[in-house]
Amino acid sequence: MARPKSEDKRNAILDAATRVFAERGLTAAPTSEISRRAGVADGTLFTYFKTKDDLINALYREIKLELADAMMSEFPRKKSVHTRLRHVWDGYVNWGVNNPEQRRVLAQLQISGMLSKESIEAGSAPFVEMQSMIRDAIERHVFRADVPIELISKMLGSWAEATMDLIMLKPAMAKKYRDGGFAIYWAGIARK
Amino acid sequence: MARPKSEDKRNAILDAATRVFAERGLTAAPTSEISRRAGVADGTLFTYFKTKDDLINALYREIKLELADAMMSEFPRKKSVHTRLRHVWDGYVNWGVNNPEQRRVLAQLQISGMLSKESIEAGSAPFVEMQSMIRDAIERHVFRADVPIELISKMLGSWAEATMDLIMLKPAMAKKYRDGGFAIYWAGIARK
DNA sequence: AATTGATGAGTGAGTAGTCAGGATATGTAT
DNA sequence: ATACATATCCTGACTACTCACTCATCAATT
Repeated sequence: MARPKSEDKRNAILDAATRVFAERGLTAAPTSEISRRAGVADGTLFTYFKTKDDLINALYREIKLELADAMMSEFPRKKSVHTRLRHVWDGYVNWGVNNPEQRRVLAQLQISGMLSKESIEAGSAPFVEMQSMIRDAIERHVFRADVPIELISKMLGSWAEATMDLIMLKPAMAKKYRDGGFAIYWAGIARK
Repeated sequence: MARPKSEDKRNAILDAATRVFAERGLTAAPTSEISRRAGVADGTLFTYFKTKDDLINALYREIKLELADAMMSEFPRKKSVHTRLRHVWDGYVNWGVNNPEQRRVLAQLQISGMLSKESIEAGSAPFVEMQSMIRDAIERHVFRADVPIELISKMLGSWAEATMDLIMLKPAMAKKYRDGGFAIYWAGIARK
């Protein structure tokens, strides 16, 4: 290895890509603007990512990792299902509200159809613990009997997204929405 | 007026646009492919829609109108809130499952940032009756007291979307998911 | 006859990716 | 320490290509 690639440059490119993608959309964002904002030459972008598609896939994994960290760090393994779900909920909602650009880009990435199977798989890997917690809770009959398992986790995600939308519209109501949102969710899925 | 524009051609273009956008995404879809699939010349597309942006905004309104029709036709005005919400829920979920391309395009449109204020306003106009039903239900204390009003309709949308995703994955479970999804929704918002 | 629609080759703007030449970090030898 | 050799990085002008949109010409409708 004669000259190593710079981790700083790689991060600068991913960072600039996040901002430019958030502003202009995935396909409308020129790689030249990304490299300019990252402070590197046009060509340099392509030594770190072979194609724009590669960059997009790498960014997806990166953001998913950060999100997983926000949701699963200090996860209260020993507490009740209610407490654990609430932890995940708060982590997700707070991450989205505090990182609107990354959230926006993630939403674009997920429906872009530009992600490889490998990226999608790698992106969901950090969330296995959450999945197993939900399975565990089901076995212990914490949830309503008439509700398909898949709905439980799917709805947590979609509902948290909706809650974030509302918080972005009225930031002053953040706490009310976050608490109210989870209360509805829990009332919907929990066995009475 | 020497020669009128053809409603058929307009519809053919919107139809082709739906298919091409669903396959390739909003920005990656060339207008030339849309016109080709619609069976008209490249230039003709631009006599019906001044710009690609115009086409996109028109398509948004069109799809929203169809969706509103699916949700609000035969709306049971006189029945209980539970029945009325269930009607809307079923209309939405069934529309999405039966029109996956339109649903996919609608999702892309909504986060594209390419919609004008006017289009967004026009798109929500057909749903006023639903809004007023919800306001009415709130006044009659059908819902839990600690739930912010905005969450009620927002949640219907986001949970129905989650339900549709699952139905697309396992069509055989459609009924179970549709019923289960609504059960969660109702349990979440209704006063006990 | 007059007006507007339909056509598709053409135009100009913009883009992802390349590459030759210069710069720089690393390993090795002295 | 210093110098050298070498592999890799960095740069930005350049290329080949794509796309939204135009317009001269022809066709259809009133």
